[in-house]
Amino acid sequence: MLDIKFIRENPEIVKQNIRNKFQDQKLPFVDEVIALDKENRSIKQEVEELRATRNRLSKEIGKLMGQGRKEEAEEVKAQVSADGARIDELTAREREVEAGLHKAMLLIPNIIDPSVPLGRDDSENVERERFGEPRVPNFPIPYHTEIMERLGGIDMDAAGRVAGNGFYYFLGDVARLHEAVIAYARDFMIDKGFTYCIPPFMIHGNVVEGVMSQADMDAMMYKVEGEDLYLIGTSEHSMVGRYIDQILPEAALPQTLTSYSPCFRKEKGAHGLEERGVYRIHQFEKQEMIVVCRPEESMDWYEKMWRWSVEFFRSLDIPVRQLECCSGDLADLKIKSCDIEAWSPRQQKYFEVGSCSNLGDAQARRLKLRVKGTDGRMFLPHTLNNTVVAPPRMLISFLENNLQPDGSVRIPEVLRPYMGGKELLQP
RNA sequence: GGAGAAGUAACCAAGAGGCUGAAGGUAUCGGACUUGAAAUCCGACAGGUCGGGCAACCGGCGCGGGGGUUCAAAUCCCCCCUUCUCCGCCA
Repeated sequence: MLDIKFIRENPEIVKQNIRNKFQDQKLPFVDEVIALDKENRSIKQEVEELRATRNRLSKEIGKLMGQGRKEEAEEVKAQVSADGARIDELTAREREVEAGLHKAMLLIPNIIDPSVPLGRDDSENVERERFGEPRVPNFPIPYHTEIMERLGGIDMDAAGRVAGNGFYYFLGDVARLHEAVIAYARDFMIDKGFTYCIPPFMIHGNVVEGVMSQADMDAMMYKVEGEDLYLIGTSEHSMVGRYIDQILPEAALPQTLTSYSPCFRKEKGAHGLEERGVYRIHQFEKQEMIVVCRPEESMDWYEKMWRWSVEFFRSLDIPVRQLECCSGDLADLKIKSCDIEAWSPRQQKYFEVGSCSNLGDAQARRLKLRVKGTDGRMFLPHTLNNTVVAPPRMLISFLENNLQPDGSVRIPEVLRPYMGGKELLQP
């Protein structure tokens, strides 16, 4: 969501940005917004003048009544009533126009950072950097659910019976490994100075609207029947939503939080579930990091944040790469985003295990999160979010990269304290 | 879930349709007094947002949120939310 003043003054920039994102069908919204904004302001001018007159005359009536000059008061009253109909009419139109304006503005994408590569879709995302040697072992790597099964760690059949496709039962060492990874990620971020947080796992509709676009909402969010509650798709939603309608003192910045939550996603766009196993599922868990900061600092945070994800995966001996999202693949609220992808020795390619995003001031504007500067001025902060780790998907890369020729799985040193000291998982 | 009470500025609190766009106090800030401090006195202190204006400034909205009644609502009516107390249920 952009500043209406910005759209008013820079319609061409807004339009070019839409073209850069290959969303030409949205171009008419810009002119629509400008027209509605113009109408809105002219309505306001007229109706506010009428209201000002009414306020003034009403006061006079009060005075006359106080002095017992009832007849004169009645005269003024009639005068005020005459404008009443016009005020009602204009107020109704004002509401309509504002609703239409708001709706159209929600559809206009955020202005992308100049550094974002232009491209139509995810096929044009750009690999920026690799970390660690992508190894291809000299023994076969089974499909991840098979590795888990050999460890006695998964029951997909029962999950299917109980909850349907896209769910899982983890058992024994695999379940423990799952929680170990989360716990390690939590402490990893606490060591970076972040504050640990466990947020609500359900949020109101207005918070959902504040943190994501309509398109994302439709594709992702589960709604609780009969209540104004949605299951969160990521703790980013409740973490950033935490600031709705707040005015933070500048001294409170930056807000740096790491949160744990389960995540629920419809995965509606995925034509059923495109990948088997626990790659794309309706429920997973995630350790997340979010930052709220001064606008001028957001790109520095962005850089730091995705590098922490890399550091995390490298500490578990998993090779990764940074893949930058091109303009067409960038969600509408984001100004810059990249995926961290882990190496799969089985598929001999990288796959997404995390995503780091700079949302600029879009979420802050939608949520009405403002910061009162030390100079007394109000400004909108920037918000960022990044995955620390999201098992079970992360476990796929973990198991594949740490699988030994004899079928056992090596536990990297940093994880051992969370696994009761175990160095190896045996089939 | 049931019953009751309450939500006014950083905090406490008056206010019960018109002279309240919100008394008073505490805190805070500025000043006087003082060698300094305390105390005392004087002054400032209702935010935010939108519209108009080059600007000083003017105006709309605004007393938990949203509707309504009225020429006029913090004050009356309706719905909702939150908090507190009691009861019920429960990890």
